[in-house]
Amino acid sequence: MKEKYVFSEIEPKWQQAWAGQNLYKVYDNVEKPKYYCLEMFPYPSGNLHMGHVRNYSIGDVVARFKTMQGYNVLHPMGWDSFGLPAENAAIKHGVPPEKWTWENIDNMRAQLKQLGISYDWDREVASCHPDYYRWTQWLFLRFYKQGLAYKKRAAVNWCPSCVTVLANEQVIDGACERCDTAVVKKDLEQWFLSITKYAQHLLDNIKKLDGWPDKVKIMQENWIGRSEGVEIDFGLKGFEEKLTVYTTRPDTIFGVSYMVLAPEHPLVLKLVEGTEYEAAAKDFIKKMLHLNEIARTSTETEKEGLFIGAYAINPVNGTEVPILIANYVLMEYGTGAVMGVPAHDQRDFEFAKKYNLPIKVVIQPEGQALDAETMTGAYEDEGNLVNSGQFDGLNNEEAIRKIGDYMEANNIGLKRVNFRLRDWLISRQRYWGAPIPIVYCDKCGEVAVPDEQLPVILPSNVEFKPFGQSPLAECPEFVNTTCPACGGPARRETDTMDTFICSSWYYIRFTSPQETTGPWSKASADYWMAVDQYIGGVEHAILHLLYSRFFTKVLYDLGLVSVDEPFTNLLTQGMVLKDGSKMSKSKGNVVSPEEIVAKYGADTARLFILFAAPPERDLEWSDQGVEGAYRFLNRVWRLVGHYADKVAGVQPYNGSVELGAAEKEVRRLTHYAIKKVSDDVATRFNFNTAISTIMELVNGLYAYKDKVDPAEQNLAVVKESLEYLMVLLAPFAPHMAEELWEATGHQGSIHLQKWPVHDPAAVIQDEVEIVVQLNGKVREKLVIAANMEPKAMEEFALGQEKVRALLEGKSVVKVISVPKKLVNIVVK
RNA sequence: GCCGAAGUGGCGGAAUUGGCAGACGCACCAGACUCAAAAUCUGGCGUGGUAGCCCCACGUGCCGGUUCGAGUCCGGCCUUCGGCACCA
Repeated sequence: MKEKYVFSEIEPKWQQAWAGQNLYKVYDNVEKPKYYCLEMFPYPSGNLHMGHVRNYSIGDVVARFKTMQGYNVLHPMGWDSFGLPAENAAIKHGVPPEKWTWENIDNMRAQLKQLGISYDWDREVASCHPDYYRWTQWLFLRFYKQGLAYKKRAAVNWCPSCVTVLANEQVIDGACERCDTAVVKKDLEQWFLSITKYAQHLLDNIKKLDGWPDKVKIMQENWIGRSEGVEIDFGLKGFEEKLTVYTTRPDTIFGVSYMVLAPEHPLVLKLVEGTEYEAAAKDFIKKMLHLNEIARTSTETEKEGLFIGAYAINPVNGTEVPILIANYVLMEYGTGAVMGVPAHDQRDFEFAKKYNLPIKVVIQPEGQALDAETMTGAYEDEGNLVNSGQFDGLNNEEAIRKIGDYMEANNIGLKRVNFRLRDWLISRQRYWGAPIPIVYCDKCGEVAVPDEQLPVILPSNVEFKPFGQSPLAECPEFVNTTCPACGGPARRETDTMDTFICSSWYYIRFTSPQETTGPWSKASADYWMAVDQYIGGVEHAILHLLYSRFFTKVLYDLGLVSVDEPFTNLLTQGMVLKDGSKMSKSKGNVVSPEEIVAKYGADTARLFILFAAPPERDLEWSDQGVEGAYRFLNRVWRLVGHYADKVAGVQPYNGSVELGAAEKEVRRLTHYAIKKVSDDVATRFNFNTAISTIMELVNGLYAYKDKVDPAEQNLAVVKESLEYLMVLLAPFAPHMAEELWEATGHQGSIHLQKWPVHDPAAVIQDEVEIVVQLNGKVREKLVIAANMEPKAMEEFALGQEKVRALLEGKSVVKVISVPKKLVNIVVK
């Protein structure tokens, strides 16, 4: 074995060997328990960044560990390869998106291979490949046929910089999540998926996601945003129509002193038509429509309203109240109209004060008298109803139910559940995505492309410049087609699908990526799904993870899969930071994985990144920390090198000989490490403490090597320890472990070794150190037999000379004795 | 504003069930090896007092509580980060 650790020879050697042996190829095998370990597949930007290295290093430890534990492990990788950057690069550099994307994929694949991750590369998929998006289109058509994909005209989010619409989930603080440009509203006809039909189901099932972080579950719950309330019909003075509002507080119905409509509300123009208010109202609406989302709806924005000269009639008492339009009412939520109850809603209160609208108290808190004249804010808490006719005196919680019942019975209102979640806008006016497989025929209207005509191929001879419509619209060869129904001339839909559609089902495709008769083989999907461990960034908490859950539920209802949740366990890893902030080109704090791998090797890069912090937490990059990881691996190399020849013919210790203290300590460290690493990896994902335990083992072995006379050293014990050391290290530093395994005369890959089980007897200590406390303060340390009873410990401690001296002149109140830990003497 | 997470040495972090706070690593200091340096090995390393390896006090964001005993549990704050943000 070489004296020096030359990672640059070892790593390529084993990467080639593993590929040559198909070491990581996996088959459906019902004989073995399956384990599906998946990391979120990347967008092929061209280069791996440290976040990827972290993500895939974590996944690789899990996959290798589970393999060694005897599971049949599916660990695939692919490319989320549709999307805007490819198109932007095409525009900027004149390279076709397809070429750009495939070159990036080639580059990143090579980088991933350099990291030595245990992927079954035969399962690689790319969502931009026709063999893949054919099935994306096929799945879209299943949704379409179920009435879950539909086209409608709506005020949608438009990013002027990306020149396309965006889903609600892609708008962050009123700006485009990709480019940060302020989003504007546009009235367009767009394709949607009916995720709201699954809102309740998606919400209910969150309870079943025991293996998910609470943080993510809460974020999804909030995003779905369920609320229970009543839709109430108000009359309109001088009009036949009803004005419907949605409220969660029907108990305050007698306190309504005005109504507010969203400026876009369809009734507004009707109410003002031909009145003196018409011009002002139209001006106001125009102004609102020109404001962007943030300016319009931020809590910081001052509430602004306008009386439109009309009156609504309260159905419970016939009171007439003025109708206004205001910026703070959203057309997209509820009915686009709200009742104003200033005494019991803070927003209404502020609005009423500003516009001098009456305030009417209808809920009185226990033992307190609210006065509309002197209130400085709304009272939103519990109380009893007043000024509410027949409902006076009821507790308001009870009144919410009773008034709701009353309204339903009298046909003036309907109890209703509302969700904050909106339907998923999936069409994009851009080129590099999966075409929506629909054609428009003058005779037959909207027609689905038949399955056998899929895929609808994305043409390559297209001018990519975005101009507000899909570039596909400018490609007559694409647009002009024949109607599948009547054979007459027809036009293709030119919008493409949101890339989140592609990533909503890739994890099922991985179970049978070469399947040609369907999106997957049902048998394979049944065998592998659900994903046992999913790993990725928390930034996908809502978008990708909610969409994937939605997809899985629909596919389950269609009988295409047998699980209704895709990911059993979820690990959300933290960001990789440098100098306290996220690595970015603009900050100039980027550390390139390629450079680190070139300088220290993949094993060092992986080890550092796993050691520096637990996976959920953000990780501060440290060049010196990398040096430390490298130093450790060299230390392991030299240790094994030192003993390699000495233990060559020796049988590992098998328990037949009684050992001395030093040898017992080596065995204790060894078996403790097995126990600790197994536990840390299997149940806690605390790779940092797992690695530190391996370091302690190595330190212990060095102590033995250097402090025990070489002639006295028990090589059987050393051999046992070294073998386990290599095995424990295998998931973290796979190349080095494999090289050492071979160099110490083993046949077969270390990665196919059985994960060891610790010997409990070796871990038990005969003697332990305990502390003696006086009123909780440590006063003495004693070494005692580990199995000493509490009573004996107490007597032993009290018998110590030093303890007796400390007790001089004090009286013992009580003694607490905890085996193997401490004796606490309480004195006065 | 609401929801959530986190605050521990010079730094990253550990302490899994309430039981010696600071494992492991980095940085730093000292020593060994060396002509010297690098590498390596050994030892030290929370703060303050005192000081010959003894001992004492203080110490896990702040204030209070429960307990023989609190980084850990409870109540109230502060700060940072993440999510949502006029959702009626």
